[in-house]
Amino acid sequence: MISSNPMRMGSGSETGKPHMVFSQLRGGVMAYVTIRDVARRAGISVSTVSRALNGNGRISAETKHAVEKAMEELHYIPDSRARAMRSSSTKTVGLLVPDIRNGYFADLAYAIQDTLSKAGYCTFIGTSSENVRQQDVFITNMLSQHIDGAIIVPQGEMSEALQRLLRRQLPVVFVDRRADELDMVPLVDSDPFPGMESALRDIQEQGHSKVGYVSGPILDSPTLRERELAFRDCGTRLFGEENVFVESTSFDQSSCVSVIRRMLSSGVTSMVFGYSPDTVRAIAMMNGVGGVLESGMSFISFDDIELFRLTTPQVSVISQQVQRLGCLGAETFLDMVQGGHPRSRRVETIYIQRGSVESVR
Amino acid sequence: MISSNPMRMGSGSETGKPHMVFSQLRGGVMAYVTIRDVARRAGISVSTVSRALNGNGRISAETKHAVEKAMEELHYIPDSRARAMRSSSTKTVGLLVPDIRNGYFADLAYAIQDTLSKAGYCTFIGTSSENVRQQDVFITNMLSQHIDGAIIVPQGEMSEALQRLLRRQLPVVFVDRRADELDMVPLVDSDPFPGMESALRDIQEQGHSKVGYVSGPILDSPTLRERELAFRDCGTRLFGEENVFVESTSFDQSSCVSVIRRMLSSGVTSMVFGYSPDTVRAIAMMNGVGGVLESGMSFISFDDIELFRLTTPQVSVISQQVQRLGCLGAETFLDMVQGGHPRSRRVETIYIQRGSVESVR
DNA sequence: CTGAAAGCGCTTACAG
DNA sequence: CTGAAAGCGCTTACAG
Repeated sequence: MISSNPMRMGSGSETGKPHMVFSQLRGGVMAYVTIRDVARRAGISVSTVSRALNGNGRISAETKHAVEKAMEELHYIPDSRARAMRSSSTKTVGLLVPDIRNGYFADLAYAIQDTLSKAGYCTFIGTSSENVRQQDVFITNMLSQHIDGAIIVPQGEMSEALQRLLRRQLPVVFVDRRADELDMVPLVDSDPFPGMESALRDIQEQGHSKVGYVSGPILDSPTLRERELAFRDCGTRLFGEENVFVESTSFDQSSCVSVIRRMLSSGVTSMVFGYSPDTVRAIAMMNGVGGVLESGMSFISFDDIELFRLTTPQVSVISQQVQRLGCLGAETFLDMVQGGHPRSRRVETIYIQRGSVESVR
Repeated sequence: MISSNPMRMGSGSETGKPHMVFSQLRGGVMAYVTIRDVARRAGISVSTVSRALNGNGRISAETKHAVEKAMEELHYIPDSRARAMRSSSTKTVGLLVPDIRNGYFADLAYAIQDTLSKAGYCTFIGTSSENVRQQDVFITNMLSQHIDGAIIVPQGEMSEALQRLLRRQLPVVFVDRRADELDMVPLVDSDPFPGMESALRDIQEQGHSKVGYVSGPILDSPTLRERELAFRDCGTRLFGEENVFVESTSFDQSSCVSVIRRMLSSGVTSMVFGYSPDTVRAIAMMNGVGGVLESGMSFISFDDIELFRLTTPQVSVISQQVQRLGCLGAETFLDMVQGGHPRSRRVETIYIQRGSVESVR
């Protein structure tokens, strides 16, 4: 009888309590080992096992040892849900990103999930962009799981469920993007200035004297606005106001070519893309990077994405250090969960020089 | 008193039970609304609310209506964890992919998560590749959350925790890759033959008479083996055995060039890459696609990834239809959860013709 | 059709 | 240092 189920040897068979039978049989599923099984095997009470498990209260060394042995032998894994019903933590956090299919957010989500996982947290990853209904379904699901809190990359769309989530007093941290009106939520994002500064210095050292900037179509994004500001600020300081050009028009298929033409006719020989999807589109459209470069244009893009290392020449980038951003975001969250009131943090952008910046001939 | 907390209006204040006070005050957190609150507001018992909620047993229309009204007004969201303690389902599933940062798996994870979310399930997404310890941490976390089951992209590495997960009788489905020894687990993957057939027909129609195949370095992968088989099979049928060349050597930096050279010297004018990272590496190394094409080589790659639409010319691909693969995987899982015994399913690969295949001059 | 009661697996005062 | 008991939010036989 015992040998028929090695996972539960010695448990319940001597008492035959209805509950044991139930848990052995339900749906043919191998039952989860419970704290009761551990207690029985160690020959002590459930309360004591719990204490040993959590390190609360005094327990004798030998009792503790017996418990650990029993847990080990039974492959006991505590049920977080049951735990969560008494204590308040579910060891569960929701992560909302605009789109995991975007490489940048995939990296971000990975770093966050990884850090959280090491701290014993499970992460629900959801996507906010596609449509608002879907997002609300996700958030409601998370809430029904009683997440301990959430890490969010905020977007324009503040759906009803999202608002509700924010209104709860749960620990929430924003990552990567600022949400204008919500100042009480800690924010972890990157500071565009350091990377921009290095990038423009490099351009200057390569002998360029005029520099252009293409900001993305999303002009209402605080993040993109700040990047543009960083460009104007550093650019003006290094090159003088009259040598700095900014194109903030929507960067669709047709305007791509005209933007570059206009830059060229103004004597611009180098440019910075503030929004990487634009860069990608430009590369695709301009018949490969060669096309852009044939025009004699050096360029730098925000975001250190894989593609930019695969083109020829490779694209110089201003990296947001997404890995660090994610870790820091997760750490800030963990701090909050433990009752801290962390300040917002910034990660420096760094400039990575590659072949797309050439010296002026 | 009531107005001080709009979320909990009318609940508890008239009884002042200790539990209510507790839940209103704990840690300053706005308490979750419970079924008790709903019952109180609707003026009926908890059991009846539960029944209305789950649609079990008879309930009068007006009672049902009153319950719905109360739930609505209080923004009640049932606690899945508590629910899960009585019923068996946690509405939670684990998804293990080799690496979310890989665009292919990001697409896959997205499709799965999306389908599951619509069915009311929360998905824990974890990564298996990086290191085994990390993977085991993730799996153990999931198990402690009592997931209802898991969707897994199996890999060589069968870690201890993964084995344990598999040994449990939980619903598990494999997606995208086969795991040799586990036949009882339903598998949803793609069938390389249809796409390969179309691809080779296109090559033939463009006038090519000899065709090569580069299979990835992972020769022990059943998936990659089957792709190679598909190539050999269709290739031999269409071009004759003597015109079909397969290079299965490891495709590292140096061998890349030599493989293509060898193919060329055999008179091969078109080739198929079985493993997209190889293609990417080849593109990066050969100084852009132009480099490969300068040699007069037409080529096709497995996997419809973004990059292949951005190069010039665009890369013709054999698509695994990852979106459909994900949906089908999730649906198969949902079927299992509901007690079904779904068969393994296959999604047809489809060939997408683009500029990288040219007619022989 | 509805309510009171037991119990899911766990934790935490409360007594020993 | 340890055990018995109550209770977390919910569901489900069991009586009405």
